[in-house]
Amino acid sequence: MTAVQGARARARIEITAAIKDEARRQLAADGAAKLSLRAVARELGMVSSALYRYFPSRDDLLTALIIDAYDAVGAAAEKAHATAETDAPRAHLTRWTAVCRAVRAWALAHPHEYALIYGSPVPGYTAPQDTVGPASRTGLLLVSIARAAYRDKGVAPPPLPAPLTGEAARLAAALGPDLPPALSIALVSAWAQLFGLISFEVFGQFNRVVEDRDAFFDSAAERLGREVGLLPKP
Amino acid sequence: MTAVQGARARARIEITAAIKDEARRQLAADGAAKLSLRAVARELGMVSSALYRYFPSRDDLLTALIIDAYDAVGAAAEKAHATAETDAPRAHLTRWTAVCRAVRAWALAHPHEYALIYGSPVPGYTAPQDTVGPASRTGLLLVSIARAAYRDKGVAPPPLPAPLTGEAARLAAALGPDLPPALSIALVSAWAQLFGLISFEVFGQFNRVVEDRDAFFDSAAERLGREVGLLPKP
DNA sequence: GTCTATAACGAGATAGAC
DNA sequence: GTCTATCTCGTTATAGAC
Repeated sequence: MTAVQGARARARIEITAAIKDEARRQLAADGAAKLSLRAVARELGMVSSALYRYFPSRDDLLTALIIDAYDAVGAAAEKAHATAETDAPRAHLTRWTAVCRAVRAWALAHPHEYALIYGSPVPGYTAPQDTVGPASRTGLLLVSIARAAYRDKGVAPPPLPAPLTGEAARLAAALGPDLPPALSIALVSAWAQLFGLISFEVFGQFNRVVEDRDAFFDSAAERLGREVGLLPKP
Repeated sequence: MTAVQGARARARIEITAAIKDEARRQLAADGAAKLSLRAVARELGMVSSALYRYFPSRDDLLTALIIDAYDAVGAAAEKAHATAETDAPRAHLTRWTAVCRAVRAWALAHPHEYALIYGSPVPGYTAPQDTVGPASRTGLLLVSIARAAYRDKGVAPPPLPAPLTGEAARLAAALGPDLPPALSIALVSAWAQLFGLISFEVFGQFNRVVEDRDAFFDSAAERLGREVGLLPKP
């Protein structure tokens, strides 16, 4: 009996995955705006109404894709972090740039999925609560790098403008106990700016402007890393 | 006869404007995804197919709105630049932050139009040639501020990483003859990062993260301005 | 109970005839 | 400019199959 239920559950999982895979393919082909339940069903040899057993609506399917996309960038970033070289005094900066590059590489390889999570909110846009966990994965990884660097060799955090003292304290408390307030502000700022660089490239704003984009990005990412104090001041 | 043609042309211009106005209203209300030709036509008391005399397709209407949006940010930025206080020695930095604030204010006031131009490319994403002029307006304004600052008091441009020398020379030539190569790179980088900050705020990535967003942005914008050398090194 | 198929409703984009 | 026709879409109700 449990075997039967297990089989059913397995089938359900497989079909759910197949739907998401096909949806992802259409996403890559035509973008989120043109993602159509009917087309997905057609390609899978089902009838459109059957999909509603798996996703209550088109927006729910999109939400699932959003969560998967956040997890995919997060996984790419974490893998880069884990396999980065760790030799001597630039170790933290090396890890930082490795993560930045991984995020950018993923974004360029999956532009439509990237647009789904870091572009304009697509549907009627009510980001469900389920997305906040996966969404913060990459950001928290960047935080952990900075925290490790700070623990290792108390680098001097950047100066903190007076109006931000309260905000900095709140942020630092939320991001981790052993994080200097000024650093927390710098981190969030670097985080947003990093994705600004990637978004401009993925969304075509650099067309006819920046040509050697690898070098441009690497240099910018490293500068961001320096700004959050990943290198000891000489 | 020319009078008749003139009248026709005038009517055409007026109706085109009316269509765009109504489309903009719907855009502001519901976002680009829900912009519907039929609803626009209904509101204007026409029949939907009549719109095709003015815009060959829904995407063409969107393209027109995109161009208008670029022009609107550009105008807001230029106005802020023109009316910013110019009292010594922080004049250039003051102008820079004024422009940044104006762009952010416009974005927060018109989130859906902002999403149209700085979010995910909506249709099949082939940015028509018509958009590149208006699109560069804001960027060129930032360039002009940096150029003025550099002319005034040859500030030291930031260090230029070796792999970027070629790119920097090309960029500087494109952006203006009297611009140090290293500065051109810093400018493009600051430009992308500025919009990264704004996009994260407009698209909700700062929800439950940054609270005092005015102070956060002002401080970040000023730091960006410093990075492109708008203050003489003390 | 859980899935799938049929059929239908309402809304939309677009093309062509008038 | 309008009217009409065609096609696609999201979604739901309903009825039958495992």
